Amino acid sequence: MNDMTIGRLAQTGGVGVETVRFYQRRGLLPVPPRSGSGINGGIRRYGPDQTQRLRFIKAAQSAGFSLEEIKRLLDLDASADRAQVRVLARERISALDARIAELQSARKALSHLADACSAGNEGPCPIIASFEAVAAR
Amino acid sequence: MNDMTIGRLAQTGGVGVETVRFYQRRGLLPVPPRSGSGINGGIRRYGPDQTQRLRFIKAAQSAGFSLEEIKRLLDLDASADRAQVRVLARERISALDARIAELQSARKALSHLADACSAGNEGPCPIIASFEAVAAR
DNA sequence: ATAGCTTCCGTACTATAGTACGGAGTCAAG
DNA sequence: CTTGACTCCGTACTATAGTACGGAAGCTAT
Repeated sequence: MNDMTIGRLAQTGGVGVETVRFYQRRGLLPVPPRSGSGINGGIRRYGPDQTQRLRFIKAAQSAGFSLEEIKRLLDLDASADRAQVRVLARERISALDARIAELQSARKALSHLADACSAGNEGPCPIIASFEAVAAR
Repeated sequence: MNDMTIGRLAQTGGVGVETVRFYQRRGLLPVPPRSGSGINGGIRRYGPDQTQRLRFIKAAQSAGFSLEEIKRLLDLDASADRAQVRVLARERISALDARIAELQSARKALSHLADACSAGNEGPCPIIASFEAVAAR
């Protein structure tokens, strides 16, 4: 079943080949064994667990983890340090809550702005002031 | 009242002096008139509207606008193109809604992970699998 | 009027997250 | 047994958003 080439892996993971190699350099993906005869070993073969790992990286990125933090998570995945995992998860949850609140307030400012620029049709609409009005509240 | 130096402006705007200069190069802040006698003009003086502009930039950044987009907004602020402003605002609102949903789902995954790593105290906790469980739902 | 903090300016460097390139080697199909 | 696609590898380049540097000039307080 260890039968994917790097191209297939990239495809199933929804990233580019260069990105896979980049992640390997960063230690986010293991460099798999070669199945080949070349002087430096041949071509690398990947199992489906690597696809899962790639998907995890994307999910963690969307949660706001940096690649460096994701590396720590992946290293932790194999370890037994549950406390450390809880700490990282809770830290990120706090950060997410703050960020979500920020985005919601930005959303309010923008809908305020869209409203202000709908009322009437003449003259400039005060973008800077609109944002400030919401920020002040 | 045009009495701030670049250092004061940076201070009141909560950014560094170099950042102010950077924004000037990018066209996000106007390069103000010099009040001076030097061969190249003297030192720049800034009014309070520049502080407001700086604060706007920070607010817009937190809303997810890039500096390039913020530049467009600032240019638009002076223009009468209300329709264009509405378009940009609504585009960004959609993007924000998507991003907020994404962060909320990530939050769910993380709290799932924290829970999974609380139950019991032995052995590794499956970070990758925890994320997947939520992503699947 | 002079010491010492700021400002000015161009240039260069940093971090993050990739993306591209080019030549050599490898693999599978015809 | 060759052709053509894919892989390997190091290196270099891109974009975004700053941050740092260093010398010259300006400003201010003593």
